[in-house]
Amino acid sequence: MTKQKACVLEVIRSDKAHHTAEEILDLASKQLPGISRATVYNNLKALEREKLIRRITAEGASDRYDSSYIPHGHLFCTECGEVTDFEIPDFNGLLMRFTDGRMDSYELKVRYVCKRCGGE
Amino acid sequence: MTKQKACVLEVIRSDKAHHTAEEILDLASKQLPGISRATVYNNLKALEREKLIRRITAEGASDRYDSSYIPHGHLFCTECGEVTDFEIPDFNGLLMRFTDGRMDSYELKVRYVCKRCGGE
DNA sequence: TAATGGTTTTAGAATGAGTCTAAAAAAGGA
DNA sequence: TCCTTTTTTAGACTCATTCTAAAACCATTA
Repeated sequence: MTKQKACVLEVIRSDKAHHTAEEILDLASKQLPGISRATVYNNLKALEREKLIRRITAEGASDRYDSSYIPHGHLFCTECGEVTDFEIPDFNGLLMRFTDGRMDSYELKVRYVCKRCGGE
Repeated sequence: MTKQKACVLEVIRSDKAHHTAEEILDLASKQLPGISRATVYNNLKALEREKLIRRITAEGASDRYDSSYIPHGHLFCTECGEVTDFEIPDFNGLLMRFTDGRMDSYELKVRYVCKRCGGE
């Protein structure tokens, strides 16, 4: 693994935020000044292909990247764009019942207004 | 409702395919030659805001538009590619509990192997 | 019928996330 | 070392979508 690729992976793993490619470029630049935008994009694609990270596509916004490949729900704040993980207890089991045990994986996106934006 | 807007809505409702904006422009142009791209986009936004249609974001592809605004799950067979609608009883209520009633909508995609492909 | 003001449409320019290109650099082997 | 493959890089490019500003449209009142 090249140092650029390791750096991109480390940035994604180093906090639980779901960063955009641009944010990852900024953060990676602090450790490897001069790392190029194309390299970040190349490595994000490669890491996704290797199932080390997961890409999250959101409506009308840049893609974000998740350090966990294990499926779980994502809450998208429609005001500030923040993405938060959430877990529905035994959701896997629930979906397995709907698919007679033949589920492979799932993707659950919930659009909402987060506490901060909701004025609470 | 202007004739352009009505036309865009009619195109979306006239078949159950999930068209892209570009396809909608092409189809609308047959009824209203000269309708502009900006008008199609403007009206797609307006119709979505009015909850008459729903935008669907797919990874690495143009957005598509659904004539049904009501959220529901989609089962994607990884073998044959067939897509089936499904409904989890009171899923809305479940998600509302997770978002303190601030949910706007959800998108649930489940990858699985359908009965036919599963050899049952 | 004309003037008014608000809304919608239009063509084309602008934006911006992401991709591509081709050359340079780095890595890996024999 | 020399040769080949992979990765990186800067910047050009693409393409879906948005923006802009002028023109067209529409309803209402005079």
